[in-house]
Amino acid sequence: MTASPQPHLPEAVLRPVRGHHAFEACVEQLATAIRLGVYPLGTTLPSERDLAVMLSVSRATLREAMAALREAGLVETRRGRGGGTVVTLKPRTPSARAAARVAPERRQDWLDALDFRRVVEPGAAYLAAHLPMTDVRRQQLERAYADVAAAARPAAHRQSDSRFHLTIAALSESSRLIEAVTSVQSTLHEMLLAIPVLDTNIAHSDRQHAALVKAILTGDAERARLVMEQHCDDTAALLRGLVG
Amino acid sequence: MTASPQPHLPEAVLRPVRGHHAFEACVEQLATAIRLGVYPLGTTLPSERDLAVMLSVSRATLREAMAALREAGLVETRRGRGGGTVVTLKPRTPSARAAARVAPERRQDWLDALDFRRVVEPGAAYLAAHLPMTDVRRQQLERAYADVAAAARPAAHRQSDSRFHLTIAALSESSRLIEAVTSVQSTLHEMLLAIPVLDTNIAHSDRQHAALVKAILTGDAERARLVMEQHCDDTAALLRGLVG
DNA sequence: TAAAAATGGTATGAACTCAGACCTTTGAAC
DNA sequence: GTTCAAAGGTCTGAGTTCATACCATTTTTA
Repeated sequence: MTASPQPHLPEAVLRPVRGHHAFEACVEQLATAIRLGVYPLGTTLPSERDLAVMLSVSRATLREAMAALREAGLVETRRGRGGGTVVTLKPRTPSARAAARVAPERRQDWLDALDFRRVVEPGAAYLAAHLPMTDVRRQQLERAYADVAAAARPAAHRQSDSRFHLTIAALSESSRLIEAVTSVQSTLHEMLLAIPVLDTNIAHSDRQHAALVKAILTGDAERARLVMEQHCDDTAALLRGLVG
Repeated sequence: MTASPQPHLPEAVLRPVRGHHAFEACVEQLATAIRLGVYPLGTTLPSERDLAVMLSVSRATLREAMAALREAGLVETRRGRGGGTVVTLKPRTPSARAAARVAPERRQDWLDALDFRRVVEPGAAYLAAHLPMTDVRRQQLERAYADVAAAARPAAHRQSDSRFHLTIAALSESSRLIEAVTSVQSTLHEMLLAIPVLDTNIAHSDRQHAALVKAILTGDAERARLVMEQHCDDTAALLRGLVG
């Protein structure tokens, strides 16, 4: 008779060592970065050699990924010095579509992302507010806030909103938190593209952003977290209605 | 002139698509699960075929990982029906060792883990307390708490403490939170093995565990989070002294 | 006691990934 | 205008990983 472990832990703890092939993972990461507006329309990606290093992948593999992005119409490539790969994807306008028929497992992942977000984004805001505010950091935050506040059209607003949240994560200076927020924003982006934008919601969101920036700039960590929690809750309420 | 993105985001967002080879990742995950006590001494791991499926890896690759674990003395394998792979690793006793000469990048990762932990573990406790408490869930929690409270020797205490925290994460029922807590506990485990155990600390920790269990069982989510935050802060203070 | 079943052990060929070298194109520097 | 540098494009051989089938050992079951 061999002993058995507590039965609930193993299944919870062991998980796929990596979802898919390296080149698919590259496509996903780059496509996400482009869609979230980390590389907005018209910007040039780093060179293939640099990207390969950043993603810890061989250039051959990275090039397969680039070919896929080109194929999908997200980027265009020009050769020669000064050439490179330029983003051609226009930010999409959120609209009610397709939200009805998502696979149940996908639906589950969406709900999980909302829960996770409510933990990590307020945590990032807290940490960001906690760290000493340098000029560079202040400028990054104010620039990101200005972008989202100034965004005229819904599509542009969606991207600058992502950038705003990613910027706060970056200000936390925690590698793991940045990764967590990036992952969550990616999923969130999918969801938000599937619901119509209401001006009311955007105005409400912008007020919360303003409060968030103020709390972070004044170093009020508790308040930053609270505001971000409320912000996440409000968005989540909207989205939970969508996915049922 | 091609446009440039906001300069701070790309480096923060793009990251290695996968750290190392599949078989190394398997070794890491399994070794972590064993060291953290997910599979305690004497328990049998799932069959190679099952593990391969769980980790989304071919059996050939999984077997390489098993060979490495065998090599390292963590497990032993017997053939035939009723055979399998049994954990032979005895829990190690924490002791002051080697903590002095960790690479600076590793040190950075350790500090990052402490920050991240203070975000995700309280979040997991909050969610766990928020969900309706069924009999099964209550039993899992009480069993995990009893284990850690009853642990006589420091080595056993270390493992059951990990299991306790992982159990709370599992009770949150958020896949992403479980993954985050697992990762954090793995790093934390390394750190805790490098400091001497003080009975005072253990007693203090046990009191916090008790308060945590009570808060979760009574559905007091805010309190659960607060207690867990304090718990993380206390451990972090101990450890920051060590690496700082 | 014989057969079946569950386990680890072995083998093979295809596909993916890698590191590195080299080629081609194009704009910038001189 | 020539040269150089920086970018994408191509090639190759070695190492990993994969899916799949089959073998060997041991316990359980009929």
